[in-house]
Amino acid sequence: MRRHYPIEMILRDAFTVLRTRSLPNLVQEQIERMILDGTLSPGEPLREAALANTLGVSRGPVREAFRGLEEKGLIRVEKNCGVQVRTLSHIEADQIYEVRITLEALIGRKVTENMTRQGINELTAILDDMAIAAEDSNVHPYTSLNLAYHDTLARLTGNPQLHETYRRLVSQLSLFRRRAYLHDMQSMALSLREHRAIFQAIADADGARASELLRDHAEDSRRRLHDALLPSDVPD
Amino acid sequence: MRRHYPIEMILRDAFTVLRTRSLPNLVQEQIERMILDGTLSPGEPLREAALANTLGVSRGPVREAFRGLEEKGLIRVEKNCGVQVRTLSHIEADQIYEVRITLEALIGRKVTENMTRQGINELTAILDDMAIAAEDSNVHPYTSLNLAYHDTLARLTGNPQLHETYRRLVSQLSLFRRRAYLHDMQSMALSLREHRAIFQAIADADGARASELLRDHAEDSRRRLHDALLPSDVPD
DNA sequence: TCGCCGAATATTGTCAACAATATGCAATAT
DNA sequence: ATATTGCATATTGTTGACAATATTCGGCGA
Repeated sequence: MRRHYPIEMILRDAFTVLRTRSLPNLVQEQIERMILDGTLSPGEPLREAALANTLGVSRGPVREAFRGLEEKGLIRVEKNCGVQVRTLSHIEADQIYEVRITLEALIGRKVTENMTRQGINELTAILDDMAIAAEDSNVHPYTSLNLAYHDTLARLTGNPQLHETYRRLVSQLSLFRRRAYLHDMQSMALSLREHRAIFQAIADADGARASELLRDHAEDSRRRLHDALLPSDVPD
Repeated sequence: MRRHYPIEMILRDAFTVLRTRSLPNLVQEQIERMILDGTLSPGEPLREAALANTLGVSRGPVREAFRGLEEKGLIRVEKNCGVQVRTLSHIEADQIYEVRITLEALIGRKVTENMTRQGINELTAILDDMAIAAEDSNVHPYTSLNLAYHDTLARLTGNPQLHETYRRLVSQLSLFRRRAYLHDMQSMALSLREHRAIFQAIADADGARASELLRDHAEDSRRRLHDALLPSDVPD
């Protein structure tokens, strides 16, 4: 993907990395990635020394990273007993959805108010990729693009606080062991249609409709959470 | 305020403290308190060594506390340049208000659905204290009670995620140097009436009205933020 | 055989020393 | 006189060692 960049830009990047990225920061991001992509499963214990060895750093930075992740709600720290990847009960997941649904409605309104040409292009690109993934029934890429689409919407509201609040909730939701909701081509096609409808409402500057569609979309997700859970009442 | 408690309860408390509170935790809470009550002002630099000395601990726990506070959005950490209490621009404060207003509406609806006898009592007690503070024109106690009232509403929704999300935003808002909004007896009296109206709607199980009143109440705050800011355009 | 106690081990909590980087100040050169 | 360079100091970044606590496992007694 990366094309040739002028040397100054590369240097500026390297400079920025050295300037802002400290060991605790990198460690935190790395652990967060491993949690969100499932390398580390909810409930799994995290040992300071082991992680420090794996990442080639001392325990200090790892401990600092833990504090950040705890505040982010991604891990659970119990004094003298170690830390685990946080497990999310279906009740907690449902409670998060309740907040998320409200935020989606706000996002729909604000992103429409704030939409730019650049934003339209970004969303179009994501939708195109989603179409390809849906066509090929590639579940994992589709799921990633789905997350990217909604995250992009939150960002394009132009309200970083809203974006951050939204991200926080979504990242915690990923702790809930997700039975593959979108597993067949039909559900992906349906999902794609919904995302296109949302895009259309935004492009038409119809904030009320975008808001409504996004809220409904999130409510569907919440309903799928219930449906996937209630029948199979055996956890694990 | 504290009354006599049975010895078992005290012991259990002490046990709980030792069990769950680690040094980094206590340090973080202490610094957070100092930030929220204004002992540490926005923009003020925080020196690891100095804080460690003051609190009688080593720099390690202080650094860990910093990570947590950074994730909470209360401080700003710049590599090799130290950490400051975060400053909130009026733009950021406004953006936070936008999210908060939406959450207040949700809180109004949920707290009404979820209200209990115990909750009614808690709110009544706070309102009574507010009335006394307003009567005496005691600004500081009134402000605290105001915060407590809204925080209690968020808690009584029975949705900890909603409560936590709300708290996060409110605590960041306290970073915005607050020109004393409620300075005279009239505005306190008005505020008290609004809080009583919200309570009444909840007690009447009128969720829609509680939601509307809370949203309006937050929108008023946001408007006061603008009004207090635009005339005096000179920052500091 | 089952349950309890205690030592050994592993893991986390805390600290102080060392390294790297930034800041402030003084001296020098233009 | 001003700007720049180099040094001294202060502050943060990282590490490894030591202390405290939990967990595990083997032995002992009922």
